[in-house]
Amino acid sequence: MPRQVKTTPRKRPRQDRSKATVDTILAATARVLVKHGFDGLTTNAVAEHAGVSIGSLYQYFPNKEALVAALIERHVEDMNGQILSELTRVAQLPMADAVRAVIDLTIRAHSVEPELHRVLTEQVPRVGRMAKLRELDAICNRMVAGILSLRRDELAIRDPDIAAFILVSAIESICHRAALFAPEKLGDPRLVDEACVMVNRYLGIEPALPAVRSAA
Amino acid sequence: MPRQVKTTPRKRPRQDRSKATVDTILAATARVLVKHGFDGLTTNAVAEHAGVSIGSLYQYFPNKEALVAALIERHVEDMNGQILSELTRVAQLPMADAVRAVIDLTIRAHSVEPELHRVLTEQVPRVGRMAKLRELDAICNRMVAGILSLRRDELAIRDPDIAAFILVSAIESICHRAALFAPEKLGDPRLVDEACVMVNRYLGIEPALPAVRSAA
Amino acid sequence: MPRQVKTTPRKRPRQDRSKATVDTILAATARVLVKHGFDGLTTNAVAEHAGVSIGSLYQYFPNKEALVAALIERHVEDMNGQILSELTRVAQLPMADAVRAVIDLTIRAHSVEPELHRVLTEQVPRVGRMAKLRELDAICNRMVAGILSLRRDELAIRDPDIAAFILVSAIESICHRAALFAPEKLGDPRLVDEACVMVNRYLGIEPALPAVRSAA
Amino acid sequence: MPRQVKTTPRKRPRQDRSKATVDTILAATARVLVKHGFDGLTTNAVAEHAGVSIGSLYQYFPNKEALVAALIERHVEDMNGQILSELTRVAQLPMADAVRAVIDLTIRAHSVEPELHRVLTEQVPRVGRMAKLRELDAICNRMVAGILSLRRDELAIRDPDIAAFILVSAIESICHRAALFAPEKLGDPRLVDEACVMVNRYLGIEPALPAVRSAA
DNA sequence: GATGAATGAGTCTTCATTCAT
DNA sequence: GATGAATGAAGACTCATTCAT
Repeated sequence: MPRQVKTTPRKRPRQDRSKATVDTILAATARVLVKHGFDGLTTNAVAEHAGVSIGSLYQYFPNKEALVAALIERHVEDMNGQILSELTRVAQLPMADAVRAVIDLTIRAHSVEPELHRVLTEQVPRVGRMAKLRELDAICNRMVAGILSLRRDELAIRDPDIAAFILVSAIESICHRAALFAPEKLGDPRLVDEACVMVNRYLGIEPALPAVRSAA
Repeated sequence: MPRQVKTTPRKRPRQDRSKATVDTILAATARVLVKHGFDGLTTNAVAEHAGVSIGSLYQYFPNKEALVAALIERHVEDMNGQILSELTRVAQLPMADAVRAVIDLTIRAHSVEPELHRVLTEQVPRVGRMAKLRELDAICNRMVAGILSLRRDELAIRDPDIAAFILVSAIESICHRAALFAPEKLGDPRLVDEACVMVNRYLGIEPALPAVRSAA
Repeated sequence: MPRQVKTTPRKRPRQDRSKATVDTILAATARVLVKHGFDGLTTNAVAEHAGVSIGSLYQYFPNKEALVAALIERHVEDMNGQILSELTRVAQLPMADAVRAVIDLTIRAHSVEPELHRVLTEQVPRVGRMAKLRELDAICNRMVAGILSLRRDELAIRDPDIAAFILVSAIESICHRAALFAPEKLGDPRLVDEACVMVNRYLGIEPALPAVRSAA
Repeated sequence: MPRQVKTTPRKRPRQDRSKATVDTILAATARVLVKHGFDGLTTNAVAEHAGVSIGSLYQYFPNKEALVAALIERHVEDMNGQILSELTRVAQLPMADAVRAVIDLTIRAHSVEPELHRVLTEQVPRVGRMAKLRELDAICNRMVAGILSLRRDELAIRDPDIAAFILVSAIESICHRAALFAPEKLGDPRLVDEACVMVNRYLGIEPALPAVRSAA
């Protein structure tokens, strides 16, 4: 799939003012993206929304792809950070608690800027920036696999990599589809509970507490 | 998010000749879509690939999105059919066999024209065919929930609806992401095995066959 | 102004069926013209409205211009006939009666198929078919001039040609603008009365009767 | 009758450069309009004639009709101004002089760029500028009616409104049709004279000057 | 650095007209 | 004669990008 262009920002903004401009532009990009979808994303519209001349925009981003790329980069890095720190924190907890914590995090991640997240994952052509997503995915998989490996003896799994792949896919998808098809489910504790049950059973571990909110 | 246009086909082809034309056009659409992505899909390119004049294309499809919409429609209906018949057939089998059969089917579905499947799935929202997808999803969920309900006493689940939602999401996603990120995994028997293990454990049933070399 | 094409009908319809088809097509043309304006007039639309295949349409009319031309021809001939016979009839009457009769006729002409008349005069590009209108206009002018000439001794005019030009223009315009800007005026007897007054005074003749509907 | 699109200019030109561009574009529009008629008016042709890129054209005019609309607007406003000032000036003169002055003005207005005037007038409905025309018309009618009212006792009319309607229609039309069908008449003093005679007789006033070589 | 006017390649789309059946 | 599928030239319009000021 063609249309591969340089997407590295034209210059690192040195001064604060430049930094601010870049931020404004990216914020505008996000707004336009959410409001008009990827097909309605035009550099002129972004510039206008940002209250910046189209010339200025091109001062900081060599082309449209770079704009979107930067936004994705930022978004991914953001999530990356969250996930990384949470997975690190969680690595110390009892397994069942870790499971719940991770699932909670995933749901939370789908609740913050959900509109942007949605557009980004659904509408932005994977072309080119796919790599970034794949990378995020790979990091998750690797970290989860790491945790599973470390605690292998308390778990009923064979291949931590495959198990990680399965778990990450399942959890991600449950949250994503809930957000997509049935937003009201995102807040439903039964969904979280049941997702935990599935993961726990798969891993062969017992829930830490006598099921806080039982079958009610 | 605008750019949602009328996508209803323009006229039903009456003569055989025109039916063939429509097919040719859709086939060309699929080819171009896979090769250049949605943004690289131009009506002119499709017409040319189809060996048909641009006018003929517009005789049957009012615009670009209608092309993709038709493809999606066709694709979804196809899957709908497959799933429906398979789930019906499988309803009689021992639970563990049913599980494996369904997972196999899902993988198979993602292995045929995986590229097309991917692009189509991705473009669903941009072409305003979410409803169609949601519909397919709902059918799956309902049928799975039905089966779970019927066999409730052999299963370790509480709410068949939520369990169905979780299972359908998980299975679909595992296959989808495998096709997307790691096509080689699609053929790996360990993936199928492991997915079955997860489902079986979640449902609290024993694998039918000589047991997957015991874990733990 | 270019775009001059042959507009003579392709064949004189010999059989009745053909004649009927031509009529149907022209009627459809009129309907489409009235409903969608000249810009919405497409040969395909006409064929469809006429319940005739596009191929058949082209059997009788070599091109779109011919279609419109035929319609105009028919319309003009129609008006021509009315005007001719009325002017002839009126030539015998006392002058004041003749004046009123002609004004009445003009108003009536603007009331029959006013929509079509309007589109024809307003929207149809004068290109090519202008000749026909000019012709109609010329005929009117000549006939009126003729009448004025014949009765010159009872009239206060010098040049019958110029007087005719002025009168025809004025009357035509008063009706046209009334129809256009103030349709309710078309039925207002005061308008007719006043127009008659103007013409009568200009020609230097007395109203025949003590003003049927006086200043009320 | 559809094809009525938004015709409001896209952006006010701020810099001098762009103001010049807009003027150039409108001038080119007028030229192309006169040479090829409305149907031969293509945005590309206009841009080319203006020596401007098609993109620049669309920067200021959202579509083809907006071009013509702007031209009409400009034209109507121009006439508006002329008429207003002339009618005001003339209100003080002896009636017969006022009549001749107004007729002269109307002829003069139809003599400047008569081709453009014609095309513009014809295309008014197609471009949805009827309102503008109606407005101009209403202003004329009202002003003339005002003058007639003021001098009612020297005039042989009953209803100033209807008289105004008739006079404005007649004069406008005589000039319009002369310009349209017989441009040579526009310069013919006999036409002006005769038009004055008609108006004078209708109003029941005497010509100011040594009398138009007595008629009858 | 900033501005915004200008550019024009590239698309979509229409519709008069032809022609095989 | 009739049909309607197919054609493709032509035209409207967008938007990423450049560049003079």
